[in-house]
Amino acid sequence: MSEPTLAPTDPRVAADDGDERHFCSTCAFSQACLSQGMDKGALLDLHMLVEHVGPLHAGECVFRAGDRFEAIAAVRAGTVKTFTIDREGREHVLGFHLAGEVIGLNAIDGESYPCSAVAVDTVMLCRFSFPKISVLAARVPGLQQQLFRLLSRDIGRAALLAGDWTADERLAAFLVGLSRRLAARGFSPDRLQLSMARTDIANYLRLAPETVSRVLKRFQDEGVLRVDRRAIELVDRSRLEALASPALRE
Amino acid sequence: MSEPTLAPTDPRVAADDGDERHFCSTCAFSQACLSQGMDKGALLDLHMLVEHVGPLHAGECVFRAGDRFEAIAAVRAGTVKTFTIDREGREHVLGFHLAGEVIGLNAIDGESYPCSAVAVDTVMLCRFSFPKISVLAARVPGLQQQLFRLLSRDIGRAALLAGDWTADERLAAFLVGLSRRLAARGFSPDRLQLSMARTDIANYLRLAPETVSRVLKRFQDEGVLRVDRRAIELVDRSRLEALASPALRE
DNA sequence: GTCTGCGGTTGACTTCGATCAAGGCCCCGG
DNA sequence: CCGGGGCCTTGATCGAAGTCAACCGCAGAC
Repeated sequence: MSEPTLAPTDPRVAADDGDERHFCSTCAFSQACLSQGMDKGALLDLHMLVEHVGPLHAGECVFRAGDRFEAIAAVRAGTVKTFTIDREGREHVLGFHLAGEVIGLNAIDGESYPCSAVAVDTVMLCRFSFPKISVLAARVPGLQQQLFRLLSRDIGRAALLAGDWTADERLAAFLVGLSRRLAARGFSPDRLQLSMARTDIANYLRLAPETVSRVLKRFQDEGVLRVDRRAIELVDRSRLEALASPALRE
Repeated sequence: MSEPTLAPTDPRVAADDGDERHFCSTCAFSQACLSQGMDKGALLDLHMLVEHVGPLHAGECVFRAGDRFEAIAAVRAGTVKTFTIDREGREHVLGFHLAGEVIGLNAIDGESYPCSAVAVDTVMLCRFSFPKISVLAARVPGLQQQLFRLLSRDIGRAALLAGDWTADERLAAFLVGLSRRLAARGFSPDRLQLSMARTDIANYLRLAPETVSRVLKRFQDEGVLRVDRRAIELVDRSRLEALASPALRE
């Protein structure tokens, strides 16, 4: 695993050099703030404190559990995996974070990150110093509100994962959720290209990798999916959603 | 189940009548704000928007899943259980909230509460209109920070519950966590008086009630606990913490 | 007092998913 | 072309916890 890159001194952090990348139209965090009613001036302030990080390549580390908490980050492109290693050395994946999603929020309560984050594929990030963004949030109601919402949303996500669902429900919910999130980003909702390994999915869903394999196989046999390595086609979306339904909100 | 009591029009909400209860010295939320460096004036503002609710008796409802989200609440006394009912009618307990803990935070992202909350025993609450407290948070950095921390903490709690622990680990972690929280409130850390039923504990830990019974029995046989109905004595605290350790932070 | 009901316990059996073990597939490097 | 190492799949077996069912005991109603 590489050195963490959210450390304030990291040389790969692009300087705030005033070029147009600055306005990072791809940064869905800013876009979300806009859609939350933040005015243009405030958005400009937000862009004044962003630092662009990346590209990070698969396996590179964004931050490590125990690192001093300094900043949250919005994923601009790629997939970030957050996870902890427990005392027995087992990895618990907390989440996969796609473009527009924010990582590091669970570190606000504490001096240091309670989990590690690594790039699953090629990743671009926007780094926001948390002290600075807090100050700005006090001036800009829309930003404060947006942060509250992001935090609140993560509570719900984590609680959902904590339910006692069967392997089928978990996997179905995972695929439906992923499909929706990818669709919201302009990708096909029915042809997923997974960026993570089976083992990561298993650790996320608290299943054994073998179980993930078997359930995917069965879903394919039942005509719900077509699976080819990491390419997954949702053949019968309504059946899949029915399977997932107990474990999905809304 | 009774009518929810966090609705703005609820008659049981004590009016902001300027009496000394107003300063609710027992409201650990305010105390936490104080300890976070909020100045006296700001604390006064906070007290201006609090409404005292209760007492609610066991089984009475604080809010229901689907109710319009208007307010968060700090528990002043007693225990509140938050939970959802899934499509199959199974209850998933999200948490037990003791004095000083805040409920409703997972509703910020959305129009309505995603879970219900009921009193487990006799409960007193402080109700805070969320729009109002947001406005105040923008003026008072300590309050904003405190809210961020509370939200962040809940993410961690939920994620911890989501790990794939054994029944023994879950129950041990539950008891150790409860013991610590009660100790922080001035109760004996070694003699717990549970306020909730076995079924509630089971639904919280994603176990069957029978399993909770059996594990408690075994812990007692092994000399770790003494169990008498809802009174639990932690006989061998270090053994219990060792059992719980994989599932505990810090 | 007795009846009734709920919460809790205990036992017998079942089951889902983990574990253990082996083998296949694909990619990369020599 | 062959060899090696991830990643993934498949099969056989095991075990932790769920389910089903019976029973206990305390509390409140009458």
